[in-house]
Amino acid sequence: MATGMDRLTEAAGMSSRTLYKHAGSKAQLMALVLTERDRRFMARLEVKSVDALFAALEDWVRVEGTRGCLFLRSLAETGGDTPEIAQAVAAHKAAFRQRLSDVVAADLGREAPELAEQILILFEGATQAAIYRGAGAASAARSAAAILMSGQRS
Amino acid sequence: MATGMDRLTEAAGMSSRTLYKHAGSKAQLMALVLTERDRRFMARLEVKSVDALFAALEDWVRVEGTRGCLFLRSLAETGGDTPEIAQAVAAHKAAFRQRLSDVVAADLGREAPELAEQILILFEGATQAAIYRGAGAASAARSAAAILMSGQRS
DNA sequence: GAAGGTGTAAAACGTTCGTTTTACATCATG
DNA sequence: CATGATGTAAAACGAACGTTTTACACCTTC
Repeated sequence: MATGMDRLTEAAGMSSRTLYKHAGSKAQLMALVLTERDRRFMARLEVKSVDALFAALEDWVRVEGTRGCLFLRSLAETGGDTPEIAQAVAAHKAAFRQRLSDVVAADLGREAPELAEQILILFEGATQAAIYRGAGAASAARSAAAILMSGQRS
Repeated sequence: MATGMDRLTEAAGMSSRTLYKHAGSKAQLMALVLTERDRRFMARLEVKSVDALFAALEDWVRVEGTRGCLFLRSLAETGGDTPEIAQAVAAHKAAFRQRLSDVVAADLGREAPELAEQILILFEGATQAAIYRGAGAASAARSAAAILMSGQRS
């Protein structure tokens, strides 16, 4: 995989033996990282408006940078063949999609599944485009989302 | 990397020695594949309207499936450390962005850089979201793009 | 102070990978 | 027929990886 165990043990400040005692295997460790990331990421998306959603994304990208969605990158790297990881990714994406639906519904005052799907696409697109377009991608997505939302308000 | 040379030589129908004589190294082979992909992909985007752009994407996803943008996946897999690949990706993304700008301008009758950036984000987002949402992501992006375009027309 | 749990450092293992080399076959052309 | 270019099949190499093992040190607790 992209990062070797030697770098992980060094970063964790412990010997490989101890790391394996705690994590079991590299795949399980990776799954642990993903669930922790899910926790941190979803915590940032506890907002009440679509605009705040993209503000949070812009913030995330500015503070932490981005190399694309960690979950989909992990899935790609393992080819979907590692059950723990595939499951962590599926769970995250389901929760993520639900969260976006909820925020859209709260913002709009009613369910709007198609609009929620478009917001999801803008969010994924901003995350991905930020790799080579920088944080401006998030603010562009934010503007686009505002237009889509206002079109459904009236 | 994700795919070993043994599978590549088998798929190419030649011995590893011949493959290396032609491609030089795996990274160079990968760069060759990327430029060929760029050619095929860009050929599909030779359209005159934003709507046709997303129709082409939808077609692509339906026919070929998607595991996300091959260029960004290659970049991620090599960590950006392989010059041939980093360069092929940068060239593709620049051309891609230019193409989207051109199509938006042709469709609208004037330059609209911010709108083009939003269209790019929708395109990237649909490509990425299609991994777990399927081809419907492309049609959702298509609708969103239509709304953004119509807002700038008149 | 012996025992046992918990840690470290580092060597070793078995695999896989990208790449090179060896040995051999094919075949057009002088 | 000899030659040289071009190909194949397969072994071999050296490095990197995930994982396990060995050998040893440090504490706590009886």
